[in-house]
Formats: sequence, structure tokens, C-alpha cells
Amino acid sequence: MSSYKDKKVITIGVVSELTGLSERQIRYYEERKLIFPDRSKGGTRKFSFTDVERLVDIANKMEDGLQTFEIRKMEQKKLRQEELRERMLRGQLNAAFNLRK
Amino acid sequence: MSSYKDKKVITIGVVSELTGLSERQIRYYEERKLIFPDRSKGGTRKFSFTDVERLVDIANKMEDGLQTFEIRKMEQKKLRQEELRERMLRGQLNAAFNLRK
DNA sequence: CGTGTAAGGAATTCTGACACG
DNA sequence: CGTGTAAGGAATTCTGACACG
Repeated sequence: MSSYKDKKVITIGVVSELTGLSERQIRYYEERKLIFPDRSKGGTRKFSFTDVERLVDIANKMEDGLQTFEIRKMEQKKLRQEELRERMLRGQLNAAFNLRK
Repeated sequence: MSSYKDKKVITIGVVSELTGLSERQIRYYEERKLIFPDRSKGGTRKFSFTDVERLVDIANKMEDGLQTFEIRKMEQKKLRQEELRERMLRGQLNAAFNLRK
């Protein structure tokens, strides 16, 4: 499940280059709980490629005029839907299993 | 063909943590032409996950008592063999194609 | 609200060299 | 040959604040 894409190894300067966002913007989006980089012992932020992808997505939504809290809500909504989908799948599996026995 | 694995985005400190090698060792292996990190404008080295994998492989070979130039030769040999394999494959494809027409 | 910027400091990295073996 | 280390400097990153809108 977790591969290189999720390894938090990229510094903010590189992330800035990869996304086109300023370091200021990236730090701000972290402050607004849109991304969650790791920290080195010294305190420098470490991002994953997944974070980079998320930042590009965030940048697009910001361009669409969305506010950070709206983007955060969208993300939470997506997570809730995934949970729901999982629970329904689980329920169907259980039903099928109960029918068998 | 090129994915996140080949993106040169990781600084030497992180590479050191990921591989268990000292920064000194990593810089030395670069000096011996075993790895080829990119550089930022400022001059800091940037490695890829592929580089990290290669370094782990190098570390194993060093433990086996190999010298850096031997490891370099092995790498070159591998490349030559891949070229050869490719050329043979190409030849077979051409032969098959010529038979058809 | 989102972002730029100057400020001062701390963490990170760089190179060239000396040392050991 | 391969690696550790101290040295000095440069590049990178960090935080908190002021500014604008």
C-alpha cells in the first residue's frame, strides 16, 4: 500500500519547484490543515510525492476561487464517503457470508 | 518509463537516513562515479529513489569487500549486456519482419 | 483571507584538507 | 582505498511579524 509516493523525503524548496507554489503558500496550506508534512529533527519540513499531488490539486481549487476551509471540507467529505463505501461493502460481504451458512 | 522513482528530489541527509550510509560515503561514491545526483542552483545534491536503491546495492557490495572501481565495472558490464540483449531482440524482430514480406 | 517580504537565527549542505590504515 | 572529522562558508529553511486588501 505505501510506496515511494508516500515517503516524506522532499524539502519545501523542491516542492515549490515541483508545484509552482511559493514556500509561503505551502506553509500556509499546512497551517490551514490541508497538508501534513513530516519534520526532521531540526524542524525542516519533509513532503511526499502524494503531498505534491495534493498541493497541485489545492492550487487548482484555489484558482477556482475556493477558500482553504472549503477545500478542507471537501477532503473530509471525500474521506467520509470512502468510509461509507467501505462499510457498505463490508455489509454486503457479511450478508453474502450469512446466506451461505 | 520515468516515474517518481527517478525524480531527483532527495537531499543527502535524507538519503543518509534511508540508506544508513554516512554523507561522507555517499559523496565519495559520487566522486567514484557510482552515482550521479543532480544539483540545485545553489549546489546541493538531489537524489532519486533509484539512486537510493543503487546505494543500498553499493553498500552490500562494499560489505562483500569489493572496491569502488569493481562495482563501477559491474555496472558497466550490466549496461553492455542490456545493450547486447536489445540488439539481439531487434535483430530477431527484423528477421521475422523480413520473412513476412 | 491569502500572500509577499524583510529579519534574524538555526539547520543543512558544500568543499578541500588532514588523518589513519 | 575508503572513511572520519574539524573548519569555514554558503545555501536552505524556520518562525513571527508587518503589510495589503
